[in-house]
Amino acid sequence: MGRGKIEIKRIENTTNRQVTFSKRRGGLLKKANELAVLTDAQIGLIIFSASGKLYQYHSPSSSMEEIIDGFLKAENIHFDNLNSHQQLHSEITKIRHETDRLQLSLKQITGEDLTGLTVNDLNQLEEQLEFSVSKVRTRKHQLLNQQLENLRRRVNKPISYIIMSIKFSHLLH
Amino acid sequence: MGRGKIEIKRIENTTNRQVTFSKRRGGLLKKANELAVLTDAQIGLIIFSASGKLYQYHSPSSSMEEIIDGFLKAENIHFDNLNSHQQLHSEITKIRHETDRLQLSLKQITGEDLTGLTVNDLNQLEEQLEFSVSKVRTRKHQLLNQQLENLRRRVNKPISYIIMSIKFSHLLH
DNA sequence: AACTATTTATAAGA
DNA sequence: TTCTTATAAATAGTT
Repeated sequence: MGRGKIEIKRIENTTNRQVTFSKRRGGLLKKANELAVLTDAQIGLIIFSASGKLYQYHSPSSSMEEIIDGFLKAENIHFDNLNSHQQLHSEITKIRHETDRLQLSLKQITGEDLTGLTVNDLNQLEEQLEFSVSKVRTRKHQLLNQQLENLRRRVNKPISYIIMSIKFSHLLH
Repeated sequence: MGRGKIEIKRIENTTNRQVTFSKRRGGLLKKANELAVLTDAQIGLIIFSASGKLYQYHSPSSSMEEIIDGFLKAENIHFDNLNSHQQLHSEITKIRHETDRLQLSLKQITGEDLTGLTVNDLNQLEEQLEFSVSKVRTRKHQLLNQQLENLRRRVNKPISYIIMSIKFSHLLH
């Protein structure tokens, strides 16, 4: 509908493309409105130009949000979010329970909160703590031995010197 | 554009209105597509007929969801979901860090994972554990004394009463 | 669902 | 860009 017929495919000439966008955009918006008014249709039209500018039309009877909302419901699309909203919620509940559990464990193991524990539980806890202490001590000795070994290797000095080194090693830090 | 000109206002005759809806709907969808193809525009078109039937068009390059998403962002509309989605996400991240922290603490206090701890750290941990053990023992003794006390009180009653107490003690719980 | 007289949209030119 | 205008396309009323 113009001086000549055109093929419906991307217009390569940039100027031409922009002019056509401008003209046809106006036509499309006008026709959308006409359809809505003539036939009581609910219409939402969203146009982004190639350069990202937004143009829109929505029928007078309703907001664009309502139309989009209706669309999402009709299509049973749970807008990415809606869906995962519930998933996220259950995820949060799960992790919260986990933190609660960990917090309780920690309070029990530090002796901060021993309510609700039976004598039996306390005995087990005591055992666990003894075990932990032994592990910590083992590790500590291991580390100290390592440090001693390192020192020995580095410093080819008499043993008395080494002992003095360790005694005053905190001054080096 | 027809045998006669029409005013752009609601068509009262039902049949006519439906026919016009059908014809112009087709035209609008066609023109939306032409605009998208000719000018690289992103277009989303949602049409609900008066009777509630849904028709839609979206430019080939993108889904309707993407277009709607872009629209909501451009308009800075925080569709209830979108908003809380991000909030939930940051909430999850926060709680996750908390559980990670707790898990590490627990592993250290049980001696399960002592990597990364210095001799100094280990000394502090050892002290903490000794302290915990003493708390646990105190609590245990407290409980045992309590139980002993309870028993003593019961034993001070006539023997027949004690037996009855024991027999029916389950009724008290 | 077709047809067609008219109106409307718009491609190209100014 | 904006206006003009020849022509293509859409469609109102009809069959």
